[in-house]
Amino acid sequence: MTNKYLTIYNCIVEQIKSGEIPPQTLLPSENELKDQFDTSRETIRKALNLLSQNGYIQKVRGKGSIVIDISKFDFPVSGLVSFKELASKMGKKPRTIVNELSLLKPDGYIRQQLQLGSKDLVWKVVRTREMGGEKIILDKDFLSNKYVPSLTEEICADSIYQYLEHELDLTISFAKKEIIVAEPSPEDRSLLDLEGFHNVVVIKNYVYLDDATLFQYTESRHRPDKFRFVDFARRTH
Amino acid sequence: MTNKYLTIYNCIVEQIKSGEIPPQTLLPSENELKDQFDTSRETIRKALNLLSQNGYIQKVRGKGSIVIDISKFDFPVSGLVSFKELASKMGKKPRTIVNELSLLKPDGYIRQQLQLGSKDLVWKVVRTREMGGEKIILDKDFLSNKYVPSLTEEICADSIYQYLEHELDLTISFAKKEIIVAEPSPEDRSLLDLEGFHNVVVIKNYVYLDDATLFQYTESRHRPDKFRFVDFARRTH
DNA sequence: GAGTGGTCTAGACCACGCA
DNA sequence: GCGTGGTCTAGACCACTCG
Repeated sequence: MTNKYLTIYNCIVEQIKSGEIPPQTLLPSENELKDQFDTSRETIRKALNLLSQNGYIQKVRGKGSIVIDISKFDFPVSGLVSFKELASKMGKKPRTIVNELSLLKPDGYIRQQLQLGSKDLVWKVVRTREMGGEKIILDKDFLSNKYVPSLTEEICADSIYQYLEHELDLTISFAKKEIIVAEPSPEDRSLLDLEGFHNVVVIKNYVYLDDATLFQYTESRHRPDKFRFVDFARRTH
Repeated sequence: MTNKYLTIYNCIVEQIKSGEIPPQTLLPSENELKDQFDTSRETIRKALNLLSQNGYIQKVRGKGSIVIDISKFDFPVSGLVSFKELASKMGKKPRTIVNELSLLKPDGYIRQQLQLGSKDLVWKVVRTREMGGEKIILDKDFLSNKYVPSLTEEICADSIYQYLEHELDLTISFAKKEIIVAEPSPEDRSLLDLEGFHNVVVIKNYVYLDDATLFQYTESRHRPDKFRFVDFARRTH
């Protein structure tokens, strides 16, 4: 039932991860794979392109597909290391504190960021993320009321994201992130355990639905010592 | 001579950028475009997938391809804002100071990062980037001697990258970045104008050639107030 | 010249949205 | 039910690498 090219992709990913296909070696050629998986070459190529995009292989014209040494990378290849991952990696218990949950008239900045009309309301959610007893991350979310009619403290304490995707059936399709370093605001100082740190890392997140409408603006403010971002960039020529 | 799907891609990009196809509207359907450009549907789809990957459109099954409002984005959609860009944006004159240029035996850390043998030598280049009279960025490059036989101060003061691609014909194919925030090292303090800042943003860069060999490791250390990173992430489902 | 990946085609069927 | 995009096929030609 799943896609053919996705199953082929996953199959090869497993072989690479397990070391069955060692780094720096060539994958079987597209024509060989076509026969092995009993499919057409274009379908094989779709799977290989996925592998390439996700950093598993490097395709070279006239030669073949080289397996990249991923052992150096701790995945996910790209993206912010999420709060839960970070916590589980450090073997610490994560905890979320909901500091604020309200439906209000957005100020000018938020209204502009979310491209709202003058009468639209937004949910404002402020949460602190705690790990090993330390308040590490301050998340400020602004969600358009048009798409999210109701929101409770329970949902915010768990996962807003899950609620949106599974309960409300909203599909998040892409996001634009901006990362900068800033002075801690008074709010940061009061809600985070900043210890001696003089800066916070601010990740501004613009989240779009699958009909290309902007519906959420999120600011995630991290204590600098616990921040890490990984990016995998393929040259586009 | 150029690719068909690329010329179609560029054609549509132009139409979107010029506003000829306004944001939030639907592109003609794949079948219409197929006839317009007198080609096959798969070729149209290649062009549309490129548009989608680069943030110009959002494809929705059963509906069509929606043009995304890119006017909100200041391009490049993804990636580090480069030193020269940054400088030109602020209307300041950029300057590069070469602090060190040497061919040496790598220490354990660098040897491990570059996956070198015990007898391989590396170029070490340390440069300071100055803008508006302030030393903002400290770049430390380590290049494998195997691929870069010679290197001069002139090249380093200009652009190492250009030298590699145009003089040595090395093709950089992809890079993995890691971004963290760290305490300034003594070297940072001496070579950068850190003023009151207590942190530096460190971008570790692993650069690969098109045969998937790792050949350069770069550390770019930024004063936090001048750092900005933009990322455009499409959900991969 | 044999083999590789890159592009392109014409056609098929499916899953989804919308009226 | 019609039109949309998503998947898949079998085959063609090209550009490139390498012996």
